[in-house]
Amino acid sequence: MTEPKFIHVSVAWPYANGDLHVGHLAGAYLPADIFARYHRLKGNHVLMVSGSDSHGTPISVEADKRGIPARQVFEHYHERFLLTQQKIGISYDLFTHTDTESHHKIAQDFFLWLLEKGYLYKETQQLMYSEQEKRFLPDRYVEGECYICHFANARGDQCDNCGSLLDATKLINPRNKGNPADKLIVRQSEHFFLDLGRWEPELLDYLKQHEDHWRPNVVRFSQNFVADGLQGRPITRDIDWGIDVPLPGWEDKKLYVWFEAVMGYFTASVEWARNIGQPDAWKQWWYNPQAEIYNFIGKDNIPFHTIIWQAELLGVDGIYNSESDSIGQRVEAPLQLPYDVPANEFMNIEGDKFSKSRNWAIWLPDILDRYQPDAIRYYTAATFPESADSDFNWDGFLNRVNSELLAAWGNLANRMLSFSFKRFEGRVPTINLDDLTAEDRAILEKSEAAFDSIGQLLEAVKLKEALTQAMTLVRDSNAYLDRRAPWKTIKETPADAALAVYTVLRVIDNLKVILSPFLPFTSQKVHEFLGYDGQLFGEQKIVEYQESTRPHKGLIYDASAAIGRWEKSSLQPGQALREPAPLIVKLDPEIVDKERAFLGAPRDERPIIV
RNA sequence: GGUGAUGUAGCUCAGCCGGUUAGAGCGGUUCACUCAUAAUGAACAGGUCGGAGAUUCGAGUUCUCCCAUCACCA
Repeated sequence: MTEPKFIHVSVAWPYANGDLHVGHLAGAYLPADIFARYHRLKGNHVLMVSGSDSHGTPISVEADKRGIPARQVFEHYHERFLLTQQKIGISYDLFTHTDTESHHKIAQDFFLWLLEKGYLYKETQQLMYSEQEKRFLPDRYVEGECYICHFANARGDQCDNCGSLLDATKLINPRNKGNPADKLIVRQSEHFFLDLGRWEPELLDYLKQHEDHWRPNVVRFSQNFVADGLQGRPITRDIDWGIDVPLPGWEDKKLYVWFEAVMGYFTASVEWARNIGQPDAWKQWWYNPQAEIYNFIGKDNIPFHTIIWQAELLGVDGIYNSESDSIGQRVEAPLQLPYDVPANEFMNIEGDKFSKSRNWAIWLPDILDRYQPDAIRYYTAATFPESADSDFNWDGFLNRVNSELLAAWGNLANRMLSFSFKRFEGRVPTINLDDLTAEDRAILEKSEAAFDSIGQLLEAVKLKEALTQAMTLVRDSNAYLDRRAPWKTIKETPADAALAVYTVLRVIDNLKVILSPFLPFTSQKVHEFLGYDGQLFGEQKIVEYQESTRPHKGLIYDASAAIGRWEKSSLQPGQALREPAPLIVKLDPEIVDKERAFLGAPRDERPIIV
């Protein structure tokens, strides 16, 4: 028995300006959940956190569009994120948001630490200012005449006519996009910058340390990013929605969202510890050199998670690390940097890029009304964009669910559970284990060996390959069954049929565990049909936490009732079964056309019913 | 424009350090079976491995150029 490991699963924070879609699921949430569930089954200490990113321009844009306050937008979607992820089984220990007092306070402390240690500097920027609205406008709000091709309606960051990338302050006759009568002026504004460049040696060393076990594209991308030269980045902005800059005279500025949102991995860990009444518990991951922190993100976020976040952590090393410590050992280790950043690429939809504005998207709340969570999980996992962009298409969904998940796995479980239930008096056949034939033992051993081989793939975050190998084992089991044909032998040699049925039920018992990180709901059913009691996994709950000025809700994982273990079956002959039922709902081929019709068409948000 | 990635059977994808007849699943065809949601199993079906050139005894697998797609940076 090896020592339990400390595994931190940090999952990208979704912008709370719209519902979750399959791209979110494929890029970060589902891989993270599979990985976390596996490690929990292994008996490791898992802390999986994320939350709604409540700040940032996309939220403000959405709020302006609807004419409501930014806070109302993010609270609306935060609530929907909680329900959606509960339904599809993303098992966060804490899914919170960035508008908690706790997050604000810690982010400001990070800022002050960095400032005090000299890792920040001030610089004056030229920015577009609206005298009418009395505020600075982000580039995406600015329009004007292109100073290169003189196209009249160039955007603040790029000209749609000549394709040149533009400096908004150089546009001719710049104006407010939302109000063309509003002429803009260039105004100076002072901002704090994070001095990234000073960390170059440490960052290169860090990347070097991990280059052998990170995904090659992540390593190359990051190394290249550093080699290009690290520029200081502004960490404050002239906006009114966000976290206050904790300095006198800076009241009308906020912390830049990229700067504070990544801190959520840390702040949510601290909040989690406080919520469970062990305020120092987070240090078991963040100040433990044996701990491994994994960041599950999409490829668009790579530099933030392989470089910039590291620089922030290096800069605040030692923060909150007092001598008192709940795990009883004085912690003097440095603040832990991520051990791996298994970034996924993008998942396209029916051959086209995701687009919110065109509604070219598959929204999770919508499809969760129509399909089993495990069906969605299975297809998504089988199509993970682990090494290249992939494509979600409804033909594929139909085929994978009907002819793989249902036909191979669901049917294997159902056919033998039913057979045993009907022909062996509702029990696992009563046999003597010594009588098992060589062929029986061979398939049993094969399924037992999978715990190691597939476990290693899961640990290396090769999730798609792990699922493929599990399904190969399913097919091997079907093949075994056809060779042994207990439905035939039961007529002349029932004792032999009993051996085969027992064997295959025990293989199914193994497969139930092996597949459970991918298919937690289905595996639970199999677990019960086999006659076992208890929950393989813990329970997901939505709870409310009160801070001094306002409450917030979080999605949490209560592991107290979980009994699942990544261990081979020792199924008892004669164990009483429960009456089985089909695991997977068969899909009607006409869903393909129905679902495709939703793409690109106007969509109404509907309440999420759990 | 720069950097990186991707382009392999109808579809979705594997192919590590270059080496015998290029693999899997799905779909398709044939046969077997009937426990099972007509689900399963066996066999078969030959794709110039994006294009052009180069290195090598030998290249999806290395190098150069080109084309397409994606991401990031400027």
